[in-house]
Amino acid sequence: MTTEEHILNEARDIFYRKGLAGTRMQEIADKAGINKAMLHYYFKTKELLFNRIFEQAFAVFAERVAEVLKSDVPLEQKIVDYVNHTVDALAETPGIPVFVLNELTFNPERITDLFAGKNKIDISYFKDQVDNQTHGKTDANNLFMDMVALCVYPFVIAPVFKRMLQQSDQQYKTLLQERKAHIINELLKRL
Amino acid sequence: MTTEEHILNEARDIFYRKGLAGTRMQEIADKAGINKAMLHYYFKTKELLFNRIFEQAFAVFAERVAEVLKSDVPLEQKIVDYVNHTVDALAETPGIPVFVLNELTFNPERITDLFAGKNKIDISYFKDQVDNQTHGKTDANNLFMDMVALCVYPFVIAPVFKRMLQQSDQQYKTLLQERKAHIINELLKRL
DNA sequence: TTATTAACTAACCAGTTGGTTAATAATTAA
DNA sequence: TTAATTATTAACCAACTGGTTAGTTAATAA
Repeated sequence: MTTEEHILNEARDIFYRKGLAGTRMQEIADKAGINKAMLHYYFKTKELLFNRIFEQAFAVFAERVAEVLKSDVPLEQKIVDYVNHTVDALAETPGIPVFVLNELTFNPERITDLFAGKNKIDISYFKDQVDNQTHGKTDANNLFMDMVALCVYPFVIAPVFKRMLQQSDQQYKTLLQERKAHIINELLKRL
Repeated sequence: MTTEEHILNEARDIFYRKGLAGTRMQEIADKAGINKAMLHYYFKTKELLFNRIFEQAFAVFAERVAEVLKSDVPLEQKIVDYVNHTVDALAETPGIPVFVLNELTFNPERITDLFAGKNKIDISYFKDQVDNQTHGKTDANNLFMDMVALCVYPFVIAPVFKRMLQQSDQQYKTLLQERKAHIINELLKRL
């Protein structure tokens, strides 16, 4: 692993937990076991280092969503794939959603860039697919929003749900895995 | 309006948009049109001022949820009330969810305090109610999580959904209002 | 009126923070 | 081998930040 990758890994961990403003360059340097000057040597500024981390994190979401909206598989399969892939991905790095949401809130101008050019994502193809298949019975916007909400929110609010549902870390993890089938079941009912 | 309330209002606006670490005491003072020393005169430290704002914000969620879990009305009515009240409350102050999620992520120890003593929230009564009424057909944990997720997440991710669904601010607002009926409809189907 | 308390301000301060610099070590190319 | 480039460090710095202080004005109580 190169020094650059090593820095990125430590920086990611800290940025995920403390955000841009709450993170200290010195802390990243310490965790990475290097001199603070090295951070600037490799990444110029704090913001540029943060951008690298953020873009990686955002891609996790964007890729899944883009796939659902564009790919040519049957609707049922799309939903099954989205739920399974998204929940599995978030189970690996549960800190991602809040990190991304946070940055988009603190720095809303970023959204314009994220959805520019080739990353332009729109729902129209998915919408047509839903309309054709359900003959207008199911609203595509709500189906899409529900699908994402049901998958992502339990990760976002994990500490609170864990408490309210009185689940240990391990129990909650299991619960989220079993939830995949529940979400798929509920969504497919509507088609 | 007292100076204290005035400070709280300006501080809330800035904390919601920038978080604890990203907010400067000087900026709050400027927006409130007072001297920075006044902030410390009224609230002692930045953290104490932040706590006041946070506790207010968290109460918005906690109250709705506590009501659902404890109150003695029929299940159907509970769900209708929760969805309507929650969406209406968030429509007024859409910045709240990310603000709260953020702080809970950056400062997880806080959760212990929030659910201590009289604020202790547990789902067991709600669970019994669901079990009795559906004879085990519907899982109470998932019903509860779905209910919250479907209401709150569209506010949390608003800027992204707005882009992907190609909705103006006004259109998205309307969409969220109309969504209330959709959410209620989907949830009641399961009972 | 006057003494006391509350509200408010300008100037200041010590600690922190992102970032720089000048010098050195390690690697690579000639 | 040697010249040149890359990687790394210790020390430093200017700007910023939360918080304080000493003093002033406004309101309240005696």
